[in-house]
Amino acid sequence: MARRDYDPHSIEPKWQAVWERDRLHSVFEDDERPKKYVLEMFPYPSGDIHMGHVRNYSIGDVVARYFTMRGYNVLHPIGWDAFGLPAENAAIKSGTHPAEWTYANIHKQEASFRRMGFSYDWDRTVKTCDPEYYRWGQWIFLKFWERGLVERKSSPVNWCPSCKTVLANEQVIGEGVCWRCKSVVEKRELEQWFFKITEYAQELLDDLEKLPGWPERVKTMQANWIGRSEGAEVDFMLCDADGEPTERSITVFTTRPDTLFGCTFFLLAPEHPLVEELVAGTEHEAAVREVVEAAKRETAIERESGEAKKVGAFTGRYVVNPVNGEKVPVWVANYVLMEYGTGAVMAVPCGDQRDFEFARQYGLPVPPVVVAEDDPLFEQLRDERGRVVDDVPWEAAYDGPGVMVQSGDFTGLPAGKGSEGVRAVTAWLEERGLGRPAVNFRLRDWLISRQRYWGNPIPAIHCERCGLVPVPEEELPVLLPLDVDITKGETLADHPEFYEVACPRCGGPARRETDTMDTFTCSSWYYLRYCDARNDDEIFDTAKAAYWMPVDQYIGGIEHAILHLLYSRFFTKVFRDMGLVSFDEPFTNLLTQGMVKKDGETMSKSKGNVVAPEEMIARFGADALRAYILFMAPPDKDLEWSQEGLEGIYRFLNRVWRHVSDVFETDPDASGAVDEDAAKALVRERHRVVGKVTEDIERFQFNTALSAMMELLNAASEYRRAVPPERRDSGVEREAARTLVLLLAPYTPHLAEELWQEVCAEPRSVHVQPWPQWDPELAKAPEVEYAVQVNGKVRGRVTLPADAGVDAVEAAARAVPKVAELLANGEVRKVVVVPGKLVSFVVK
RNA sequence: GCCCGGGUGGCGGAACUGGCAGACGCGUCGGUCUCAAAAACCGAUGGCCGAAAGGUCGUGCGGGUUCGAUUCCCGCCCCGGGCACCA
Repeated sequence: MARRDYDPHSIEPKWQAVWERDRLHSVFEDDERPKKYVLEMFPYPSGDIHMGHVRNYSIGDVVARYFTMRGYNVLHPIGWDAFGLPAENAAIKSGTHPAEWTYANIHKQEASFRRMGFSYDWDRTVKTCDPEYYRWGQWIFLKFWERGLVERKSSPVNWCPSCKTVLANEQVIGEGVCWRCKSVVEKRELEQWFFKITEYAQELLDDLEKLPGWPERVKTMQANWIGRSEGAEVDFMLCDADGEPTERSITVFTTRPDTLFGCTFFLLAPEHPLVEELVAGTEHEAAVREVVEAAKRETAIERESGEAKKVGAFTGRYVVNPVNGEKVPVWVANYVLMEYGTGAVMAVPCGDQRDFEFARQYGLPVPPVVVAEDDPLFEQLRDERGRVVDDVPWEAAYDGPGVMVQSGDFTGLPAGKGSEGVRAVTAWLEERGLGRPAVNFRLRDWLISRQRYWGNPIPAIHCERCGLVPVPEEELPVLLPLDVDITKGETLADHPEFYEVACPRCGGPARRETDTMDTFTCSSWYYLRYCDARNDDEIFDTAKAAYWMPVDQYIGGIEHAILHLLYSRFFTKVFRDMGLVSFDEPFTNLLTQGMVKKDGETMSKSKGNVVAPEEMIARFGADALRAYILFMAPPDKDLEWSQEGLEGIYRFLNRVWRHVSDVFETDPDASGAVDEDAAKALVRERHRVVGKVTEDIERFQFNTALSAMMELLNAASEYRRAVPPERRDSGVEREAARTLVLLLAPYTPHLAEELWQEVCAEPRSVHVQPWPQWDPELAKAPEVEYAVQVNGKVRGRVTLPADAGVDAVEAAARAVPKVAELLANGEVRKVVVVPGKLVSFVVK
């Protein structure tokens, strides 16, 4: 046979066509093998694929192919998250309809994915902008509505002036900017649609513990985002204008009821609805109004920076502190947030730094009520129930653990978060109906309506007579009309033929909702649709979903640590409560891959540092690109692009090609006696490497797995160089070469297939072969080299049989000349023998 | 401020539960082949001293535990990320 060079450009398309013809990656539920569901976060069809895609999908492909070889029935699907703003922006720029732009990009990306040789089951592809898909998103909306999880309400929401739409809290990132365009987000009071994710706040937090296969970092981020605080609600009676208590009360949330005796003033957020009523027509109105107006002018950035100056104004009114009956003044303060808790706060200046600063600024009293035991005040006040000290000598508030003082009958109790003092005060309040234990979350409801065209229409109708009416299920999908001219800035609200409808309930004139749904609603359940992607009768067959789900291994970018991953968990829990699925969490194991950078920066067109995957495929082939991106760094770390590194991998693949070809194209020569030692060493190396590669894949250490394959190639090449042809064991040599090909199959599927079928002359695809076996016993070397340490420093080495006993090892170590010399100079105080590793002498 | 990561040669990175720091690759230097170059192959490659043998210092910094620490403990510094007037 004429010798050929490694030519990825001829072998890659060839095998891609064969695999497709043979439906190699199509899978079904009726299979006796155990299942694995390997999923990568589906892409947004933004245009050409970038290195981030290459990395994400190469990782997933190795995992999927590996599990297949391990004997699993592996579901490995792909699709497109196809609604969204970039399509509209592109339309405005180029005059192409968002649909046209989106589908063209999908075709482009699909072609690239095929060129990369990813092992997808293409029959299960979904595109979220297809009516066959988004109709089920509308169905979900209706089901959520039935379950009371949909709400339309007016509230202060995030508005992106550049994207011209509202955003969910999760889509406002960093210092208050839009997640997509990075514009500064404004607050606007608007009526919008929400999914009540807060109903699941506690479970979303608790169930993080059911996810040992998730990175700690992601779980922490979600826990921070959900932001649970435990404490109490406390009712303060409001006094009338004459200072006499009324029947009305204002409730606050506090994590520190144990500090209640130190509450010397009471604060309302500037947006609090009560403010206007309390001050209207009074002498305090002007000053309060100034604070309210100033707060409105504060931009998100100023507020978020935390540096905004604290300002406030007295309202002229008082509330009654429930624990001691004291009347405390009600102020309006700009640092109180309407969105958190009740928008009203009990101020305890001795225990809260913000209140402390405010009190100092406005000359309000700061009596100590919790003091640390090493504080001089402790001795003075330990038995004081009444207030004898009205002002602390401190520079700052104290919020650590301590003892309650000047706190009536509670004086002397331990204070601090989770303390007995907290429990005692809460119980006392509860008995008297003045308070109760409470939990507060930072998580807000998910704002899902968007004032944009290219999205899933919300299936709701506004009827003057009936109010909000759901679109009847049998009328789904509400089709997104395609004759909207986005280049003229049109939205659905410009198309009467879309929104002018009859009310489904009363038949009267009504208006169809013209907002679309957040694209994150589309991506919150796509992994379920893959289980039964072509079903036109229901969202998915529950039996099929029960077979494949949950996703065994999910792979994607850390940027979705909160957004997509939190929303998907929420959807799954609602689906469970609807009886569609029977598990609590959609993604059992999560791998968050790092970014691909160049010159220390993320690749982006604006920086001009993009390396195009297609160019690299054209030069080195998809296999080299895949192997390179897996070799250069562990998958969860950022990866710095290096052209030389890619060339190095390409060289490695060439060496593999030549070596395997050499081995199989040389006829065995048995004319001499086989070099047994060399053959055994190669067998040993083969077993060691198979074990190493297997362990490394299981731990997602693809970089070290590839290193080990390089070591096997190095050993096999060395064998060939060092052992003359007539003394080689061609069986051993061929077995090593075949093993190398099998190990490489998940990483470089085309090269492996070509070598397997064409060079090794094996009859069936390498990708349906069982994963190579290894025996740890056979991987052990018969002899090991011991390092001999004297007082912690390596002073010599001895090679001994692997099974040498401890005494024999020590004796051999003592016999090393240099060591013997050092031992002779002193007294041996201690000897440590670590089997197979080293001997350590302590000499004095 | 709180919570997560992370700091190892010229570079990317190895070192699983404490056991020979620097696997593997890149780069660099030297060599073989060649008229020459490329490719390929062989060899060297942490710093310092030394011709060599060898010695010595080395995993952000300072301590500690241990026969032995990149790994464990205490106290810092720096970088990246998340949350943050959250009551």
